[in-house]
Amino acid sequence: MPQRSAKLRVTTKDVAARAGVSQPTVSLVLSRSAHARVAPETRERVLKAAAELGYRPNVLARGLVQRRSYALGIIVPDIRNPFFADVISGAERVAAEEGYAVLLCEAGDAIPAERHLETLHGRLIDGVILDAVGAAALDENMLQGLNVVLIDEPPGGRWPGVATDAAGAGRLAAEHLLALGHRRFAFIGPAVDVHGLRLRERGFVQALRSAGVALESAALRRAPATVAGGQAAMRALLADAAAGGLPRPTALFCANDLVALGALKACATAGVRVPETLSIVGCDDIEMARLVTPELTTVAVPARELGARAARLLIRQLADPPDAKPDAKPDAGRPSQRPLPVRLVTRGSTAAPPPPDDAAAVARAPQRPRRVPRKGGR
Amino acid sequence: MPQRSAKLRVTTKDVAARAGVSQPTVSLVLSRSAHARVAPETRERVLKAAAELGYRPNVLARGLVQRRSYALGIIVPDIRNPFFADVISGAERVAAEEGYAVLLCEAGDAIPAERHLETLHGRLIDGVILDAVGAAALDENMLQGLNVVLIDEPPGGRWPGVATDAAGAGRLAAEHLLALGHRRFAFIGPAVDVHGLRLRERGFVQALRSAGVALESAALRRAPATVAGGQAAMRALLADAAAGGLPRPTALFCANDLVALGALKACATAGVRVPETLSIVGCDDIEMARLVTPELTTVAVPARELGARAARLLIRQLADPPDAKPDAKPDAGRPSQRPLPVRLVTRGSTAAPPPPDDAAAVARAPQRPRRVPRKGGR
DNA sequence: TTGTAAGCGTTATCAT
DNA sequence: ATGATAACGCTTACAA
Repeated sequence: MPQRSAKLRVTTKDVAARAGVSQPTVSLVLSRSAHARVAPETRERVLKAAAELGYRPNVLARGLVQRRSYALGIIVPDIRNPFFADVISGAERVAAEEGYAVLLCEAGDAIPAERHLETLHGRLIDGVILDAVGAAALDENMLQGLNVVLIDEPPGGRWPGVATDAAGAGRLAAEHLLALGHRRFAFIGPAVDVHGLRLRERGFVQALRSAGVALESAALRRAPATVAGGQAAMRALLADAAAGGLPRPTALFCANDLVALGALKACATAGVRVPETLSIVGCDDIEMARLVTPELTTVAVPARELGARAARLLIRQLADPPDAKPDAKPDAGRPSQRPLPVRLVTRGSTAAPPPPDDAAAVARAPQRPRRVPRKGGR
Repeated sequence: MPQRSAKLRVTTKDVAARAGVSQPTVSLVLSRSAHARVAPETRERVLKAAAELGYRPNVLARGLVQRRSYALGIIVPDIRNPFFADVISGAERVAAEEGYAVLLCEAGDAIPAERHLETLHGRLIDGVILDAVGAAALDENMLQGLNVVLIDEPPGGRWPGVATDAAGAGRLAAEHLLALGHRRFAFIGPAVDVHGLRLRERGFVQALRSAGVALESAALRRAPATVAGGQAAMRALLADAAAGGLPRPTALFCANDLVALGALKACATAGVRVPETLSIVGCDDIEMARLVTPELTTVAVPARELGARAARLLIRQLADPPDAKPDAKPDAGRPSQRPLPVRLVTRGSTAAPPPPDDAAAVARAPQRPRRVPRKGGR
């Protein structure tokens, strides 16, 4: 029995008895405080009694009758990815402030998103935030009768979403590298189909194309969006370059910072100098990006704000459901808000490409690490 | 209305009607499947009807009558700290596998742990995991009637806990540095009173003392247990050393990796060479520790396992409450399990102290960064 | 303004 | 083995 002290819980009935009023009156006073169609004197008595008894409303009971739980679900693929930790943190903050609980779900190998949705459904969750769990591929009726907000998922579906300017992020990275003078690029992207990351890729590739530069397919790698994935992909990239099968890229863009950090690490291990030989740009601007050497140039994405915004949108959606109030302002806020802006953060991992003579440096990367004096402070 | 399609939810009553049995019979079949004191033929019919109708039990309703919610709360001070992210991830995994939902709460400035407990209480949470939120300082009756498991909190209270060998972690760090030949130490610890971190500190200090070395108070700094905190504390340490007010430490232990990474960063910025001039040891072994240069020597703490263990302990506690079954095995598992072992991970941020001549290096740290060739690969 | 009655979807305690 | 019947604690009409 999870509940020790069986009969010790104070209910509205107890409060009613002590205040000398009926039980519904107590409910009236204690629930929607503003509505208050109750005599001020009675209200006082009820509040006093409740306080004295230490009354706490039973949210489950309220939920049963109202068919809702005042709780939000949030499903992410990986809690340990700092980006998602930020998103969760932002959503939790807003939810808690608005009186909603947050049911955290990690979708993955062990328990897929579908099963989490099943569970959440059974708990009469008010709404759910899905971030990068492939909502497009989800069974349509899993979301049936649920209020959903998508984060960085493809738009156009039944559900509203919040998003970052993912394509813009890729574009910023490309433009930065192009401006530095780079012409031979590589990209490490996600192995699975995550919309937000794919959009970054697309933005990057298209910006290159606009500049008349092509990204050769051998320079496009796929790996899990983790440090280990980035590390492995970079190793493979270097090995292929050494074997002569690559057009010797001088600049690398990674779908997120974890991958970029893994790539950076692989470079350090292999003795490839960053940024002298290879420039690397990440995406997200997680805290870690500023701690490595050289500091990672990246595109900052406001993850926490993203989570907060998703929660706010979801909660607002609960207040005035999409179906109701067709006379409300045409499309005030209902359509997905415009994407959150991203911005380039230039740090130490990018520089002008090596002079032509040295351009083959990646291919003949020394086996033993070699260091070079760093340029500036910071 | 969070619940669209008002009357579309399938209940046991609907199933009963379709199966031609009474509603409680449906409940009997669908709830505790093993107990099954129901005719196999009836059972079949019920199951079939339920499947056809797509019945999903209403957990809230069940919770109301059983006075429990099949949900666990977890309160941590900072979701974005990778250590807690790991703990949460471990706990979530176990909980989900056992059919429990996880209500995530971040205690802090905006919403203190007390308010979260209040909320959780109202949701008839089955139990709650508290990690580093200062359970000792919590109002006793906030935990009233709650099943609680503490992580890295002081033992001896009413509630069981799981812990890591925090003192051992500090000791390992000290012994490692002592073995390298260090004699002048510094420590950066938490500003607030977090038991686990304090224990690391104590283990460190005591191990030093056992070796006949004292940690001077000027070398003991307090800061928020974050990167920024570590950075600031390290800067102060260096400034004081430069001013001649410090015994020029050659080795630094930090209460956790975030702080250590901040300190490392501050050193890089100030041009203090690690490990040549100053050795740094962290604690936790978060992923980031292997990504910085030099890689951070640290004491590995199995955070994810810690969270998983806490969840398991809590769930077991729900099955057989502490009060019941006094005839159970004397103390089989009820007392806090022994601390999870930690282990030293030696990496690049520690080395022998500089030769005596160079010992004042910290004090006369150059303003501009200066680099030195690294020793080995890895 | 307030009390009475009904019901939310379950589980639990009885008879049958 | 199964079916009434009563909770569980609350909100929501509807009377008074």
